[in-house]
Amino acid sequence: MVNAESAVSRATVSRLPAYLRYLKGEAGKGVEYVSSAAIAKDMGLSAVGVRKDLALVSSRPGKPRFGFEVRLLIEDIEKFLGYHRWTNAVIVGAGGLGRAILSYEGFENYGIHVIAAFDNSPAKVGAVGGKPVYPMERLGDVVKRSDVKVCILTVPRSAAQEACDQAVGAGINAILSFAPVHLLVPEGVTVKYEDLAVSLAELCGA
Amino acid sequence: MVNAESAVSRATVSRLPAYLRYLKGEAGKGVEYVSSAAIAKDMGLSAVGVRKDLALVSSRPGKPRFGFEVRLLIEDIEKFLGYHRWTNAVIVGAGGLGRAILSYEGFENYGIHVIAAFDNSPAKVGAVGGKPVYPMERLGDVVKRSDVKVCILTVPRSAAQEACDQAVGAGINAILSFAPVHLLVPEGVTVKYEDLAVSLAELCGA
DNA sequence: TAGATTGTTAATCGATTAACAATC
DNA sequence: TAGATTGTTAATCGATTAACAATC
Repeated sequence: MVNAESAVSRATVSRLPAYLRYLKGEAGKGVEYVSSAAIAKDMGLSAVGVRKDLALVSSRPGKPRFGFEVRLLIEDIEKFLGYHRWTNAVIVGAGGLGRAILSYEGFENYGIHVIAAFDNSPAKVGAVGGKPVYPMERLGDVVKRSDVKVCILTVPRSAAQEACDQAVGAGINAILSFAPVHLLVPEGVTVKYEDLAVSLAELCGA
Repeated sequence: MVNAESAVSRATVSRLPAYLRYLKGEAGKGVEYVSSAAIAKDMGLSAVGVRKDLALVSSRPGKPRFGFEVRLLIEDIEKFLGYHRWTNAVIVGAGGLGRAILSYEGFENYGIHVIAAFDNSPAKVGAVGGKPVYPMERLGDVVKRSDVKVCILTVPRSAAQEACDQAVGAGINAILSFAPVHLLVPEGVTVKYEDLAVSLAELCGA
């Protein structure tokens, strides 16, 4: 292992957001301590697994007879996941989905500023929920000036590859795509697919 | 192993939608055969892994010297994933996100009919993209009549638990939630969280 | 045939579960 | 103290990778 973070397994990291969601709920109810058994039961995991996960990311061990301190755990997980490091993001494609995401305010809790959206169509240009929608030509400009690293792609499938190319050309190196199309990107660019239909279909099969 | 499907590992199943996305792209370009090495390279996987995955779901083996027949693979994967079995779904919460999803047409390829949305606010009731938006009171009614099993939850976080309870009460047993809140559900109900902020944050960290 | 590509068996790796000692 | 709960070490399980034989 090269650094401290790589000592935490992928599987653990992938569960951390769910712990966070759960713990925030408990904190909201005024709960101060929670046992691994309680977490496991409510989240559908094993208690031993929970203890192992939490041991890896918590700055202080749990207390026998009490459990884990909720506020502290939230703080530790957020720190571990880097929600305190700020990142600027943009949306490419200002249709219904793009506009909905643009006006969503929940990103700020995760260290993400969604600063603007971009669209080819002049009719879409303007503002939504206090945030600007620019014409596509301005993408490179804004990406450079605001050091944007991440882009949310919400264009129709037929426009996805071209929009992706433009984003990459503008300097974006991570893309969250809602278009159900495999995107070709140069080495060093990461694509993550957020396929609503697939998520839904998986749920049906489960 | 109890049945044929359980012989296919979870990890494999989770990769199938990505294969499908990729293969459909190749089919669209007119490609008829594709080798495991080519798939692996384009998708960032190992060739052996690809062969193992495909061997588990394809009805005919790949041909040495040619590779796998694209059209056939698509057919087999879709069949395996059950995209030919139709399921009815509804949306609860007709805000920006709910309306955007309601007018999204990509679900049909996955065997999913999104038949209607529901909202508490009379102002939201009406229709979007040719699909009806009903008042919440009608949820139980529609769920029963159309045998709806799945619900997409797109209400604000503060309304999520209550909306979830209503959906479960109406007979829904699978929920895809966009609200970043841990939901308490009775045994037998499945919740899947689609947390855009988390997806985006993971992308930033990668 | 030669060579590319497949499918399979064995070895490695990683993650989960089980068992138990440590702690407040 | 007794008991609940934690953290850790060892065993199991599952998935990936490596090596190689089979096939067109």
